[in-house]
Amino acid sequence: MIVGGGLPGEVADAVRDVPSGRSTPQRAAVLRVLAACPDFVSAQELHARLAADGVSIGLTTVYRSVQALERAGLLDVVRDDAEGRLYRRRPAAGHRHYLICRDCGRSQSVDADVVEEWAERVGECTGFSAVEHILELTGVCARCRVGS
Amino acid sequence: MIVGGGLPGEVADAVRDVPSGRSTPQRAAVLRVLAACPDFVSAQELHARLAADGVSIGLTTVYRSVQALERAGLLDVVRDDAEGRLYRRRPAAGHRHYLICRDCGRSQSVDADVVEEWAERVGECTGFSAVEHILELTGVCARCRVGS
DNA sequence: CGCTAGATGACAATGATTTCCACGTCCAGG
DNA sequence: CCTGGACGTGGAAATCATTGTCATCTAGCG
Ligand SMILES: [Mn+2]
Ligand SMILES: [Mn+2]
Ligand SMILES: [Zn+2]
Ligand SMILES: [Zn+2]
Repeated sequence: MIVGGGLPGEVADAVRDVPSGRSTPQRAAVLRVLAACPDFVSAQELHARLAADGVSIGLTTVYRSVQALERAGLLDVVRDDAEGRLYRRRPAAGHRHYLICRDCGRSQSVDADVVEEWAERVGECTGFSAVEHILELTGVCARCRVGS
Repeated sequence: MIVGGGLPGEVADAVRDVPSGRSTPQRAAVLRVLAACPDFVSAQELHARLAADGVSIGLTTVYRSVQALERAGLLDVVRDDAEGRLYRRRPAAGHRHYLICRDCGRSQSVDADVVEEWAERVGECTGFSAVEHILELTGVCARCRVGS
């Protein structure tokens, strides 16, 4: 099965970063489609988009790919109440937080330094170690507010 | 089926707060067991504990009860990575955040005023309305660290 | 005491994710 | 060149929390 032409350099780099990973056309395709998605997508949506792109790939493999990419820290994950996990290519370095529209799914990243510092302090004060955090903001974006 | 003796006053009060709710033995039992649980529990665990208490109640009803209680704001909810939602009776008033041990599940509430203010500010600055947030902290508690 | 909207619970259905497993693909020796 | 085995793939089946269905019950009111 043909999976796609040359990779846009940056994507090829990312493929290489996946740990214990052999480079396969499928993984490259997942990463390529992911790179073209501005917003969070579910594994299933990803699968559909890949199919629409003419890429034949098993849903199982899509799941495995996003799992690997998540472990590798290349994806941000967010959990929707209705569906399961939603994935998005991590824009820059490090970990970020997003404000997501509950209506249309549009997302924008927010500056959460305040929270990062606070979380670190909490770790120190409580006797807990290896403190991690999940922070999700949801709301209704300006565009969806008028449309309602 | 016998559901239990007299309700510990406070629980009876809470039952009354459930919106559009009729007072049934099952709901009272759910709330009573929930009040006796120091940590977060899943709907299924709740069902098991009820059974252990000699309360015969359908799993479906347990789910409906926690849903109603969540809507009524009487429960705090967090989402476990593996299982689904975990519930706990909301200790005092308003919304809180917790630091949960990834090993043993023990939880303690944290003071997140800083984050609350920050979240409000984000809402104002981004043009989003009705901004809500989910914030969960996880770590390894002191007790589990030595035990590992 | 009846009536009825609301509540219950056994069972089936849903749906995302995972597990199985038989089959490809790649590469390091021989 | 072969060949073995480790890794990757993907269809199908399994898992599992949660929700829907629907016949039956009951709390609460007049
Ligand atoms: Mn953060
Ligand atoms: Mn908060
Ligand atoms: Zn929107
Ligand atoms: Zn612990």
